[in-house]
This record gives sequence, C-alpha cells and structure tokens, in this order.
Amino acid sequence: MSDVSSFFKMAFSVDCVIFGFDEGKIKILIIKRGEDPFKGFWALPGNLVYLDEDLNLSAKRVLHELTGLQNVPMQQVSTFGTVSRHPLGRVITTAYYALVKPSTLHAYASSHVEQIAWLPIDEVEELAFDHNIILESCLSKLRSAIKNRPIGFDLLPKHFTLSALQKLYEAILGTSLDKRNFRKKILSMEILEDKGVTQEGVAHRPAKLFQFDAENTKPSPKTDFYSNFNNAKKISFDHFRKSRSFS
Amino acid sequence: MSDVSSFFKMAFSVDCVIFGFDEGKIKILIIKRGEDPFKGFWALPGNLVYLDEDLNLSAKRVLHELTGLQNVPMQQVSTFGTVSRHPLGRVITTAYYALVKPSTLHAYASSHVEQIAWLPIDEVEELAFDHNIILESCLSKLRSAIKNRPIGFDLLPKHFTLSALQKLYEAILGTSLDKRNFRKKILSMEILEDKGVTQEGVAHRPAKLFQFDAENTKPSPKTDFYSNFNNAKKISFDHFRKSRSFS
DNA sequence: AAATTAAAATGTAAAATTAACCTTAAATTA
DNA sequence: TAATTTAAGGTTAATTTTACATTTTAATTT
Repeated sequence: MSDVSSFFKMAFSVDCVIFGFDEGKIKILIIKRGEDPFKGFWALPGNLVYLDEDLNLSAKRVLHELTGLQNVPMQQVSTFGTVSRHPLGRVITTAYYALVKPSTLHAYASSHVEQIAWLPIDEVEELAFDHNIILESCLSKLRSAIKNRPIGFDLLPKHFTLSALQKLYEAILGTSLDKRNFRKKILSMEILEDKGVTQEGVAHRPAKLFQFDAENTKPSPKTDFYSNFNNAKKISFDHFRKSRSFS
Repeated sequence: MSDVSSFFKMAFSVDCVIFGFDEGKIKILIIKRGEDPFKGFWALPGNLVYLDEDLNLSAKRVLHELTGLQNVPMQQVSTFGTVSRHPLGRVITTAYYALVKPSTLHAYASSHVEQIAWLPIDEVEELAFDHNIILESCLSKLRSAIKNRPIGFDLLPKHFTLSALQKLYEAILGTSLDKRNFRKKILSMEILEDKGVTQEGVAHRPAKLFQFDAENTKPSPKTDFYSNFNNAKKISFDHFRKSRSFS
C-alpha cells in the first residue's frame, strides 16, 4: 500500500444500551451530556475509544467512567458509520448492550455527565447523535436474543418468582403470555432451581422463589429458548408493538 | 470535550466474506494480496474505508474494486477491534457477508490483487490478519440466518430443483435432512413457484424446476424459517435410528 | 374472627407440527 | 431392454403447542 497515512484520521467510539427491568418495564440508562457536542442532550453512555485500547474493553471502560457500572458483560450489536453522524469529525461507533439488575447497582453521573436516568424504553424521546437508531437496533437484538438464550435472568434479582419472569418476557416481547403454558415451558427446561422459599410480606398468596441454575444450560433441543410468543392476547401493548422494527 | 484531536488517528476497514455454493459445497471468495502488509497471503477481500465514505457503502466499493463484483447486497456481521490486529497502525474492521451465485458472475483479480479463488470453507487455511476469526463469525451468522429467513435462494441459480435446495441447506447446516419432510416443509411455505419446467439432459428422472417467489415472503408464522435440523441422519444406521442430536 | 382481596398454583384435551419411513416413476447409458 | 440414477410423494405416531377455569394461600379489612 503506497501511502496509507491519509486514512489514519478517524476516531472510533462505543455506545452502550444498558437495559434494566423495573416496575414492570424495560428501561435504559441514559445520561445528560455535560460537554459538547450535544451538551445538555440526553444520550446513550458512549465515548471515544483510545488508540491503544481493545474495542470490546473500551465499551466497559466507557460505561464505567460515565456511570460507575462495573463488571457488566456487554454484547456487541452493530456498527454505525455514516459519514456525518458526529459533528467533530469522522467517528464510527459500535453499539453494545448489557443487561443489569438496577436494584443491585448504583449508577451515578460521573465524568462529563450532568445527570443520569433510567427511562422506560417507550418514553425515550430524541437522543443525541444517531442514538435513537442505535437504541432500536439494540432493542431488536435483545428481543431476538431472549427467544434464543436464557438471558432474562440477568435482568432479575437472584431470587425471583415465575410471575416476575413472565412479566419480564411480556415486557420484552411486547405480548401477553398464557400463565400456565409459560410456567410449563420454563419449568420443563430445567434451568430453574426451586429454592424452597417463598415471598414474604405480600398481601396475597406468596409465590415460590426460583433461582437461575447455570449448570443446566444445555441448549433446548428443538426450538428457540422461548419461541412460543404466538399465544399473545392482543391487549395493552400498543405503543410497544408499533415500535417493533419489522421490515 | 477539551482536546479531541489525539483520537482522530485511527483507520477503518471492511472485510467481506462472499459465500457461494458450487459443486455441493459452500465456498468463499479469497484473494491473494498483491501488496503489503501480508503481501502474498490469502485473505478476505477487504480494504480501508475512505474518510468521506459511509461504512456500509464502503463494503460494496471495496468488494467491487478487488473482485469486480457489483450489486451484491451485504450484511454487516461484526466489528473487530483488538489493538494490534493490523501491522500498520490502529485499524478497526467491520465484517460483512454476502451471498452470490458463482455461476452468474465473474469475479476477477483487480487492483492490488494477485489472484482470486473460490475455496470450500472446510479447506480454508491460514489467512492474513485475523481473517480466520472473521470468517468463523460470518459463517456462524449465515447458519443462523438461513434458519430464520428465506435467504438460501440467493446462492442458487434462478431456477433450481428441490434437491439442489436441500443440498444447500445440508451444506450450510452440516446435517443431512429427510427428503420428504424437507420438501413438505419448504413447499408448505408457499414461497416457491413451480415453473412447470423440468431439468434436461440428466441421466435420470428429471426434476421440476422452481423459482423463489419473493411476493410470498410473509414471515413463517411460528417457528424459524427452517428450524427442523433435528432429523439428521447419521448416514449409516438407517434402521438403528435413535439418532437425534441431543445435548 | 369472618369476609374480602389479590395473586399463586395447577391439568387436560384438541390442534398443530414434526419425525420416521419406502415404493414407484422417468430419464440416460450400456 | 436391462441397469442405473435420481425424483416424487403420503401415512402414522410422537411431540409440542394452544386454549382454558378453579382452588389455594396469605394479608388486609370489617
């Protein structure tokens, strides 16, 4: 290659979509930017990648610096590279998502961040850069991931009820599921361990608590991990539905 | 952001995994590099992205420049960004795959390319850069894509027999499929148009020719597009057939 | 303490899908 | 015309999915 130096003028960034499940809703972590560009705008946590830093590690570093979150496994989703997506120059960005338990961690506004918030995904308005598009793509990835692998547990506390798990699936898939069929299917996978303990202090019959049993994560033999999203009862999730990116 | 200029020192590239189906095998297009780095090595077609060029368009441009291929839809797969994956500096690369019909197009060695070859995927040896890893990830993407969407047709000539289609699925999935069940399932999807024509000049009963009917590409209602890869026959033990692939 | 409230837990039957399996048909070649 | 080769196609059993309603258990209210 004759002269290659003119190519080495780009920057690279990572953007993180951090999903949490709280009050029956899927939320994401957004930050209000404390510096230009897009100062004062809400945005996904993201920043530039250092020259001597692996891309995948960069996502963890950036998330930590901006929100204090640590030890969060991150999944690469997609890379966005239109020419003028960033006002300061040519910046290509890679999107990552992560699933966290908002209850057990404390995200805080850190460097260059004015504010931080957990926002239900159906309440997200205009974000900085092309972050709305990035969010859509991560959401769509999450929806297909949850059908194929037992990842939902990462969004729940260590011990949880089957109803909570079902609500989580309903929130992500945007459908309502049949209770008996859901329980049958999940239990038949033998990935849940019955802790022999029940809820306390609830004003109704207390539910059994389960724990995800990582041992038994053999892939389910036939279909997707949880593919029967067909028994949807067309009830309430209208806004949710329409935001599903088909096509 | 105080001083950001030190970040704008990276380069960006795209690498293409071009799949073809030929002689019953899945092959990829590889090039022998005509310039450093890795001059003389076999590699995936790939090159640096221009500063003023959209990432996704870059993949098409690069493929065209190196192989002459044009109008090939490309799917983004994944981005690779370890620090020293490229000897000339910090270069992050995005992998794309495409499905082509080797019969109807003429790839040729173009700029900076010494040679070009279609190589069966199981005969690929050491490639330049981290291209072996990139290939693996595209292959794995192809395998899951073919189960979810009717993309196999992009690898076949316009008119094809059901046996050819089945062989294609078998080659990609690495399993053997039951002939009657395969035909039943594919035909029930109503995405194939019977051309009322048969093969000619074959030394056996000629097969009917079909054509992919893009009209009818409603997503199959329940399961994956072609998910029943479980009826794999372990070839020899025809009656001893407890051979379902568990675990 | 009895009644009310709220969610938990549970089984069965019909429908749909998947899996297993083999014989006859149509062309070419020897 | 016999031999070879691949195409074509249908039935049954097994499994999976779907639809559906009542009873149980605790806390709270009266």
